[in-house]
Amino acid sequence: MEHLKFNIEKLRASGLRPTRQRLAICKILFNRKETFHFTIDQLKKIAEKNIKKKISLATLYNTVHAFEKKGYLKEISLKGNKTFFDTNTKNHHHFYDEETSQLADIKNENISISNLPKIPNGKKIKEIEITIKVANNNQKQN
Amino acid sequence: MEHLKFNIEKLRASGLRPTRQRLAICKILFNRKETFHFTIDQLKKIAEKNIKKKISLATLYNTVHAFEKKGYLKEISLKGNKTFFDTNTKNHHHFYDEETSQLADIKNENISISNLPKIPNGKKIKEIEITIKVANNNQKQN
DNA sequence: AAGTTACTTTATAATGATTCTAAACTATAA
DNA sequence: TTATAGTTTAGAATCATTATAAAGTAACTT
Ligand SMILES: [Mn+2]
Ligand SMILES: [Mn+2]
Ligand SMILES: [Zn+2]
Ligand SMILES: [Zn+2]
Repeated sequence: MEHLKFNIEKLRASGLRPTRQRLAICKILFNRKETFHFTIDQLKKIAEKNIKKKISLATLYNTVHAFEKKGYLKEISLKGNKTFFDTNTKNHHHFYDEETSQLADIKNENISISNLPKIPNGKKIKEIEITIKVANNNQKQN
Repeated sequence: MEHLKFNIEKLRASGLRPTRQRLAICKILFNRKETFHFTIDQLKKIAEKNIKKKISLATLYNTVHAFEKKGYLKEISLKGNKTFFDTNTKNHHHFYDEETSQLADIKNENISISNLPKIPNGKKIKEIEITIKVANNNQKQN
């Protein structure tokens, strides 16, 4: 478990105590090769499957928000009732399949916007988000 | 009130009875020059100010969703607890000021994306949404 | 016009996600 | 080891939204 030490350090470095719960959540969220997009509900299901001792729902919320505040997670803008989080905290863009509620990062670093409009007076750009909504190709065309 | 006849016809044409409540909501939403972006809560406050007889919260939800289904309103993707609606139902893009929760349409029709990534296999694009998050220029830089 | 019916509105209850609370627990420093 | 601040937890509270079902109304039929 080389990951374990890393996660403990990561937590310590940000002033968060490396508790059993937080380490278990770190393992779910950060010990993977691909970006992970999730809702609290999905995280809860994964935690239930993979962790012997139950983590309370309040702790899942607390921890995810603590990680968000420390910059390890990012909240994603999507319509719908549930909040999505993203382990990729860089400014990036998404494919979103509304049928399956699956998010995927757009890998292409070259994607950009042409003919960017002028920003309203007195305002400055904080972030630009592009969401490409996709559907199955073999769908009835409506 | 030339608008009134128009709204009555609009409702009739879509199989919705032109009730007092619906006409009052139409007036708030559609009888303006600019695109209108709103939450149910904001609509409720406007209705309370402008309409003598109270419209129930349930009717606001019912009506907004009926209008959405008929294609007169569009739901907007934003993070946060509340759902935003938009009287501009065309595919278009937004400025979003998170400090004030204000949405504004990007007027520029020429805005476009360059180096569009390839779509995942078996999927097709349904819609592309660009959100430019803005903040006040004179803000502490964090 | 009166009767009929389907549609609509409404108050209120139910739901579901999220946040709050305050007591029990625990990591860490003294 | 003790003290302390940080953490976890169950459960309550909150807030947006949706469901329910009874009363009201628009529009059609006679
Ligand atoms: Mn948050
Ligand atoms: Mn809707
Ligand atoms: Zn992402
Ligand atoms: Zn708009």
